[in-house]
Amino acid sequence: MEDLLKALKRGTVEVIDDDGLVRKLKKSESSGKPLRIKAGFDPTAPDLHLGHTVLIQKLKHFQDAGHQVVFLIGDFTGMIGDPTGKSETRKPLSHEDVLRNAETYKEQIFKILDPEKTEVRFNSEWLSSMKIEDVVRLTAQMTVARMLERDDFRKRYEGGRPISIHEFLYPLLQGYDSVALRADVEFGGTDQKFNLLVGRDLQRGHGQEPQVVMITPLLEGLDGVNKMSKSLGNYIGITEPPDQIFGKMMSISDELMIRYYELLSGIGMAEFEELKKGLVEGRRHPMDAKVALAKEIVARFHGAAAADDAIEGFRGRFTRKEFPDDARRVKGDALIQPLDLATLVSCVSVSFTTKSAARRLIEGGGLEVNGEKATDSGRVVDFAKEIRLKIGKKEFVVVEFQEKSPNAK
RNA sequence: GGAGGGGUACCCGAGUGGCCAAAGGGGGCAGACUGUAAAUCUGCUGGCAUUGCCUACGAAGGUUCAAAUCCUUCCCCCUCCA
Repeated sequence: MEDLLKALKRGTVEVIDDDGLVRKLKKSESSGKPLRIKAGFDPTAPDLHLGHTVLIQKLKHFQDAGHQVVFLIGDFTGMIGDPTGKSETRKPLSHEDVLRNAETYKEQIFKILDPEKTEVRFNSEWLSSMKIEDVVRLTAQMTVARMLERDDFRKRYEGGRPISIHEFLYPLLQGYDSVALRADVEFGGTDQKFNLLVGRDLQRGHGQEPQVVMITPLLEGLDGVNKMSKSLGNYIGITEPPDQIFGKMMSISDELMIRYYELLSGIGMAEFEELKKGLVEGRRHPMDAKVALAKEIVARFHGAAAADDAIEGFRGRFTRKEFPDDARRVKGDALIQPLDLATLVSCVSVSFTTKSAARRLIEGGGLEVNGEKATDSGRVVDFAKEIRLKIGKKEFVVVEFQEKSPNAK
């Protein structure tokens, strides 16, 4: 029991309340009835990233321990938009959008969770049929003062910035989900603490034993400062191709790597401490440690073979600076000739799409043609059988010509 | 309902008739360095064109030789008082 508890709590920032969790676990053990573990997601962002996996991994731990994971898709609450943090007003989603996003969600979470054992629910099921009377009754269970306890509401209120009434509804509805699902435990990120606690109050009000709230830390994004989020572009999506995940993992700072080890890696606590010490004392090379971590993450979503390939590709490309074999190939026959370098790059590149941008890149020394740096953007390209371009740091393109163009001389 | 303050490039933000393709910062991109990075330093950051043109300061009109800057109307955002 002790060990189980420890394992279940590992990686969480806070558990409210401990005793409740123990009680529930014991009860479940003796009755043979699994606990209902709830985690809610907005259907607005269908791309899961590593930040989400911190939580999903926790769900898996519970699932493996025999409990019932309920994956709640907040299709109804998604229309309100969670006012947590500084989030802006969101575009309303159509029903089809929500369903499509939900499918994507499932596909992604089931890379970690077992689909057979996971209950997927939508909160429109009970929320959209609520009558205004029900809503009034629900809102009566909360006071304005309590709402203003929430940090971001308070700050906005004190700072004289507006708070719309409907934003107060969000925590209430999310809390009501817990009532409807009879949740025993709910997971959420630290920014969700208030909302999660509202669930406890509402459950009490409905004569249910309040859910245990388990809070997972927010994972910092690739910049190491902001939380990982799609809108900030500092994320690693779990459906991204192996090379890309690997590359992004390698691009994090050494400091952030330690944090990622802590939250994402499956290594044990002891091993983690050892790693940290090794890095400080210089016994472990930071790059090796980073490679190991990147490998682990890639393997989790794409398998060990893909992870090995990713390492090889990465070493070749960056350590040995080789031209990759799987570079994008572009047919050059359709291009107008004669052709200068800037135009060629702008036609062929995905990041430098205008001639001006291409010219700047080239004149700044960011282009290699067949392995040689080319800085004259106006140089006319020699049409050979193929031209190997290294565009900036990340783009490798081979332009190939089927046959000699008739107007080339 | 009343009073006031605003909308400038990816973001923040300066600019109140020509010297404005628009200060400064952030972010981004590239180069150098390295251990893949990070940090640091350097350069770039509207488009087309080999020194010129086009498009841009919420939208549409207008005044002027000349408008981000002045006028009119409209749209949107915010604050305070009710």
